[in-house]
Parts: sequence; structure tokens; C-alpha cells
Amino acid sequence: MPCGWIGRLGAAAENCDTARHDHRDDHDPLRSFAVPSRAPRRGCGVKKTDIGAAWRGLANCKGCGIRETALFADLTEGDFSLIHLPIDEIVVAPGAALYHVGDEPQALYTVRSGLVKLVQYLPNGGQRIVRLLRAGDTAGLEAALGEPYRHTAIAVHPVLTCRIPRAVIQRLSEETQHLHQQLLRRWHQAVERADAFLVELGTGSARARVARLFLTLIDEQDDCDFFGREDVGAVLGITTETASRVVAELKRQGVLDESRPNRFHCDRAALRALADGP
Amino acid sequence: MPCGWIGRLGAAAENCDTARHDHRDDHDPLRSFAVPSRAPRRGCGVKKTDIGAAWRGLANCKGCGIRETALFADLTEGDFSLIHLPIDEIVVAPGAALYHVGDEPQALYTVRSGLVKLVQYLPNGGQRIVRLLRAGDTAGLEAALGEPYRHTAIAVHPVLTCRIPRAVIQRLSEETQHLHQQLLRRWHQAVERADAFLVELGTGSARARVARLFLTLIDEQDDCDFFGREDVGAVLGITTETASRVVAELKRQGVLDESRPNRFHCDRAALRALADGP
DNA sequence: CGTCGTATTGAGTCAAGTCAATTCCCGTGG
DNA sequence: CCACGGGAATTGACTTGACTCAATACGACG
Repeated sequence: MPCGWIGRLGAAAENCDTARHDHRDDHDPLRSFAVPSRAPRRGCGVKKTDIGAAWRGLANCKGCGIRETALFADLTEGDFSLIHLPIDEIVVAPGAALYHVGDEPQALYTVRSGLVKLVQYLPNGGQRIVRLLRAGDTAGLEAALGEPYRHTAIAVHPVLTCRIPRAVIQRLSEETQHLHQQLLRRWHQAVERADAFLVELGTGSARARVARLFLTLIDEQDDCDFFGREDVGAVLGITTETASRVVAELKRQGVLDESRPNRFHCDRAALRALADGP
Repeated sequence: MPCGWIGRLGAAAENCDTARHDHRDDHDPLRSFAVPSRAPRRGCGVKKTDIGAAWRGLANCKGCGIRETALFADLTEGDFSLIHLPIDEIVVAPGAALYHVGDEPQALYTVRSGLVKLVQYLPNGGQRIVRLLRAGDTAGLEAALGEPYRHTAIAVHPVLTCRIPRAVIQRLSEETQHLHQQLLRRWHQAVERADAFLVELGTGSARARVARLFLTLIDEQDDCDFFGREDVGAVLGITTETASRVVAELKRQGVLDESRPNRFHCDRAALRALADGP
């Protein structure tokens, strides 16, 4: 299990510093205890370097850079005035969790940057990554319904999120049609993602799956921030070794070019070819 | 890619008789043309026995047997009076579609009995079953958002549904909090199902997957209406042959007892054991 | 009794899993 | 500055579960 990248990413550290350490001790939602340890396959010791999250300040929704794509997209001036509870901006270090499965649903999170994985744990101790969230996506929607979290949400890359208290959502949801529509749309989106995961990443040969995964993560410049092989396996439903083998081979073939650790420049065309092929 | 699961649809006819043939010619939503034909692998001819559906009458929501679990669960007397458009009860024969991917979203469907599969087609022509719906579930929720259908919904067993026009949903959704809540809950449910599909049915050995599939379909008496091996493959992401082999073996081992074609009595304990094991 | 469509089986092959090293990276502490 | 240690990533050798291709068996129907 991936407990390694905690201390790893230099980036993690940096970004943490960016955050003004105004840690709130009262009800910090981002408990920084260890990821639930699951029967480690190769006696890898349980680690909990897990740095947790840092409060960064109160969010300024109206001026938010990703406002258009975010949950509060079409709220009006008037709507905003209904918000009384604070919306915190929070920085989460790689490996730290936004929330854990089964937690009391206190809030939901809008991802502003970075990458978050939603994990479900298998009875046998394994884990399966059920979705990947990026800027504009929402984590923990179930909180708006008062349902317990169904996944554990863990930052893969350094993440900046807005924490929206459940009460805010519920109030706004009652008062304004806008938000209600947004919520429905979010759920819709969640289902689409889930289906895409099943169909695109759960079907075909290991090579094809890896290729498709890269295609979903790639940016306009054909660059891609990737992540640990262990996680790749958990996303694609293949073993860590197979994931590693495939990635390594793609590097050798020149389809991928690793500029720095887990940062790739990709040959999009080649990937697309692989995505269909065997 | 395991392209064993190239769908065929069979067994349409029979139950069509059950339906009182009050077919409405004006705007029958259940077009009975063939499912989009996808590159059949083994020269299997395209079939279109596909009989379509029959109108059965206007639904009486207030007295509905599955009212508690259904979409209209907590509507009040007053709410019902808001409904002007008719809600039709419709019988769908096995193999017939409720709607097709990409269709204009005219309505959504509450499943009252039977089994419905939501199918997505792969670029290479294969298909993948993304969810299975049973009594109380809702198909085509996206219609409430005005989005085009993302799947094709096909009856696996004879199905009885209520067709709720999009306009009804939208009006009610605006007028009453109840329904709005219900809609959110439905979406939530859909996501949970999707995740369960990924985690339970997309992970582990073929035996384990088949076992889990039976466990999700089994009733209180440990009986189970099963379906074609082709579909089993499309649900589990394995080939038809593998599906067949596994089922056959379980029969030999006495874990399954086939009382009549595709009707099984199951050894729940044995299945559970298999579901974890390799 | 043939036909058609599905289910089952068999034989052979290969992709992916398993088990077990080995190699890399990096950060740490002498 | 360098040896050391821990955690990933790779790689190798071997096994095997699942896929392929192909034949056969079965059950409903006209």
C-alpha cells in the first residue's frame, strides 16, 4: 500500500509552507492520522508520516478563479448573503485525507487544484480507487444529504480545496433553485464519472487501460502528473507489478518521456492507438 | 480487450402476451427497433426479435404497491394534484429497450418489477453493462435534468415500469421539496450502485465475481432469477465462455441448483466463501 | 425431424498474476 | 562527503487463470 509518497514529494512540503499555519484545533475536519492500514501484501510497515492539512484562510467565493466550474457557479449576490458559516480554504498534502469513509458528514469539498482519489476498501483488505477528482470537482457530496461518507478521499498531489459546511449547503439548497440544480448536476456528473471508470478503465488489456488513464490525466501540452504504481494498480484493477511493467515499457518505447519523477510528456497519438488496440 | 461480451438479445417474445395490447400509436416512447448493432464478433447475425413494450394503463401512484421505495415516495396529496400529465404503466418484454443512449430525454422510469440492464457501448463495438436495476429503482434519471440518456436501458426479465414524463418531474421538482430530496437521493443511490459495480463486480477472480453477482441477485429464499451468459460476461467484464464455465462448475459442485432454465436455488454460504476467496 | 440460438466443453496460448530479487532515489546521520 | 536505510520502481522466472478458437450438446419451435 502506498504509504511512501507521504514524505516523498518535495512539492508537498513546499506547499504546506505556503499555508499560513493557522491550524484550528477545535474541530479540524482533516484528521491527519494514518490511512487505514490494510493487510499489507509484502510486510510493508504501517506508516503515518501523514502530514495532514493546513487552513489557509477564508474563501472568497465571489472572486474564485474556478467559480464557473465549481459548485457555487451560478449563485447570485443575494444567495451569497445567505451564507453565514465560514467556508475555509484548505491545503492538503499528498497522502493526507480530506475525510474518511464512515465519518460524520460535516462538509463537502470543492477541489480547486491538485488531484484527489476516492478510495473504497475491500473486505479482503485490498483497496480500489473508485474515482479521481480534479479542479472543479466536488468530493463528499453525500454530506449534503446527511449520509455518511462512502469513500475515503485522499490527496494524491498537493491539493487546495474549499471546505463547505453541510449546513451551508443545506440552507442554500432550500433557499435557492440555483444551488439545487447544481447539486443535481454534480450527482449526474459523479455517475458519469463512475460509469466512465468502469467502462474505460475497467475494460481491455493492461496496456490499453494504462493508456486510457494517461489520456484522462493529460493536459493540453500533453504533459501529465502521474502517481505511484500502487495507485495505478488500484485504479485500473491490475497489480502493481503489471502497472510498473507497462509504464516502464511505454517509457522505453518513447511513448512516455519522464521529465522528472512521475511527470511525463506523452505521445498522445500513440496513447490513443494503444487505448483501442489489444 | 476481452471482447467476449458482444451482446445479443434474445428471449423477447413470451411475456409480451401478458400485456394488454392497448398500444398507443401517437408517441410510444418504447420504440421497439433493434438495439444499435455493434460489430458482432462471430458472424452472429444482427437480430431484432425485439418486441417492444405495451401500455398497460394509467398508473395510480397513490395506491402503488412499491410507493415507499419509489421515486414518489413522500409526495403528499397536494403534490399529486400538481400532476397533470399522465403517468403510464408500461410492460416491457425481455430484450426490449425502455430508451436508447442519446435519445431525447422525454421521461424517466420507475421499475416496479423485473430486471433492467443499463448498457454502454464501447468504441470497439463491445458492450458493457454498467448497472442492474430492480423494483424501486429509477432508470433515466438524467431526463430530469434534460440531459440525453447516457445508457440504453433494456429489460432482462419481463419488466413493469411507470413512465414519468420529464415535464412532470420538472414541475414537481420545482414545486415540492419532497421530490427534490428524492431526486438527490436517487442520484446518490445511483452512484453507490455504480461504485459497488466497480468494486464488487470488477475485482477478483472470475469465480469470485460470479459468486458476488449471484449474491446481489439472490432473494430471501435463496432463489435467483439469472440471465444469459453473454450478459453475465458484460456485467463482470469476462468472456461468455468463462461465465459459462464458472456457472456450470458451480452447478456441478452443488453450489447452484437449477430448478428451471436460469432459475437457481443457491447455497448462500458457499457463495459468500467464494466471493472473498481467490 | 431440421433449425436456430444458447450453453457447455475441450485444447492450446498468452497476458497477467505471484514470488523474489535487484536497482534507484533520496534523505539522514555519521 | 559518503555510507546506510527505507520505500518505490523495475525486472526476472515461473505459474496460471482467463481468453481464443472450435466443436458439441441442448432445448424450444415450426
